[in-house]
Amino acid sequence: MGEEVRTDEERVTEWEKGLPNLHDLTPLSMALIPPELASAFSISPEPHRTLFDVNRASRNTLSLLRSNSGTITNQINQTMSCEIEDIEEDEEPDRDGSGSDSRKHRKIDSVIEEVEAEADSAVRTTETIKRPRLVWTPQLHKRFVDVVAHLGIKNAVPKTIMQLMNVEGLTRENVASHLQKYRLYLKRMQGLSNDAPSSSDHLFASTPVPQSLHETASANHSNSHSHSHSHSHHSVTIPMPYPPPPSSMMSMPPMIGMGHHPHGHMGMSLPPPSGGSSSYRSHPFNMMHHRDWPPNPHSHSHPHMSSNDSNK
DNA sequence: TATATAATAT
DNA sequence: CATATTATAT
Repeated sequence: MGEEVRTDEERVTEWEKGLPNLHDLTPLSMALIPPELASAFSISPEPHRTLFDVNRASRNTLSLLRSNSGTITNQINQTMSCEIEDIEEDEEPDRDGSGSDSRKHRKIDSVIEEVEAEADSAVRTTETIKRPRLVWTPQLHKRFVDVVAHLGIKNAVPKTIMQLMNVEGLTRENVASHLQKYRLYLKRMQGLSNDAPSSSDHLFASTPVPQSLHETASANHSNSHSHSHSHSHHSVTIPMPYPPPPSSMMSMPPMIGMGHHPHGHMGMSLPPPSGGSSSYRSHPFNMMHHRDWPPNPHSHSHPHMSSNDSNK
């Protein structure tokens, strides 16, 4: 029957419409717990969030910028707008907001300068940034396995896998490393005929291994009927199990996960074990700890982006 | 401290 | 690209 096939572009547009406006957003400086409520429950009042915190936020924002090569200036303006908005809302809570406009502007100017400065440094190095350790979440691994399965062992090489996975920010090195581990895992599994849940392999154990990988796999799974047409050009026209997502942050696309520890452990809450050395946290099953790391520029730019091209 | 896993070197 | 080694996180 006549079904409306909504394109990604339409969906993105619709999604954008639902986005809250700047004025609708809760200012960064606003305390999550009202003062009255806090005092009623004897909760220590949050430290004043002022310029300093805002500046930190700016730095975080810059993290996004550093992975985006090109029109940085535009992004800067957006960033500045946001930060300024927050600042104005912030406006020294203690002081009655009478007068002192000049000072406020001075602060804003300061922030702007800092943002610009760091942005400049970011644009300078662009790709030479050291990214945090990649965390292979079960979903990411799932995608990996899926792609490898579709390629077959023979064609499953890091570069191709990376391309087909189509995960932003994922590098060939990442895939290569993981592939190495995965192959070793498969080898172990086959060698021991029966499953031997070793203490390791938590991730792999959680993801079923397609039989396609067990022995000799030929070419790809003839996704769309192999043509007899001589394909002199090496342009693969189809094997893309994972189409480029419209960049919906809440959607399923397994975004890349990075471990984030700004600072080491402060405080010594040593786990230990009296007698046991197994202080492993629960399985690395993924909770919704999605940080906004993947260089996912605002979907503002028309979704005519190829897919993943900036890095590598 | 040991173990697991990702990064890097060969 | 595959494998070995090193680095880092839990």
